[in-house]
Amino acid sequence: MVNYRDLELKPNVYAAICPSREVLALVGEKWVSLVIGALDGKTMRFGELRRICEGISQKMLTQTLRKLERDGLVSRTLYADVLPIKTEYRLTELGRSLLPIVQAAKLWAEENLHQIEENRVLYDKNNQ
Amino acid sequence: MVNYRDLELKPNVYAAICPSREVLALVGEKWVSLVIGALDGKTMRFGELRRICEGISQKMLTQTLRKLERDGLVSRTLYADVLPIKTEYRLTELGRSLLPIVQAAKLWAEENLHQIEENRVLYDKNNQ
DNA sequence: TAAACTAGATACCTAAAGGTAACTAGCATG
DNA sequence: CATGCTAGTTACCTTTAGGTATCTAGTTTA
Repeated sequence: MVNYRDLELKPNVYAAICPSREVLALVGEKWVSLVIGALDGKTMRFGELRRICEGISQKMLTQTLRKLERDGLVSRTLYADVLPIKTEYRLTELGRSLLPIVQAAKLWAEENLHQIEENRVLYDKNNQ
Repeated sequence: MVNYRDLELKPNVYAAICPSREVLALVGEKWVSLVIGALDGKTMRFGELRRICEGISQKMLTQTLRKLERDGLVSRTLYADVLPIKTEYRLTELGRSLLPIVQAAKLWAEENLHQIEENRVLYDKNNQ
């Protein structure tokens, strides 16, 4: 397995082979921003996250959480001794460092949605 | 066509039916951040953008630019009188308002790539 | 005893994102 | 006369993201 670091190149999203592009794409995955935003400042259980992210399926929540755990953005603690079994998810330091970006993107989307919808109507009218 | 505005609801990315989710996903589309970042502070021609975004195909660049134009993030000026024909792309005010987020995400990806790669190796080692 | 909670795994399928390659069309360069 | 630049369009194909539905397994509640 070749690590990008071994090439001793500075990561650059514009470079065709740079894996930082994939990291950039992470933010845009359907449920990633919502899950990270939901974990802002608090630990959450699987079921809580599921209720908050309206429309997410069990499969996608598990998949999203595993991916974030693998990347080190989220940590998972399993309480198997206490029954019923309980898992707690929280942001790691790395995960928290992504919070400002996720929250800014979320806010931008909410604030500019109407303008964008109007732009689309106008564009479609002018281009048949 | 029903506009989300007509429902008089506050946009909220956590709501199942809110189109702001789609706007949030925009940032994560493969070429969107790269194109917007490339247009930071300068107008660019089609060919220049193509050279800067390494690996982008003509089709994807056209598609990405049209989408951004439709949403009102990028404006396109066609100089048909001057030959060879020339098009110029620049950010609109709305497009510029997205710059801080795009740049922050790009920087975060570049800065944290190595850490994430290490986390993955560690995770995979501990989970077979 | 049956339903509903906890937290998943897994198989299957579809829709969409994205890539490749070929085509247009006019002009410039060697 | 051929190659290459400008800026695209279009058809076709593959990959992957995401969704649905069903299964496990144990506990709690009515």
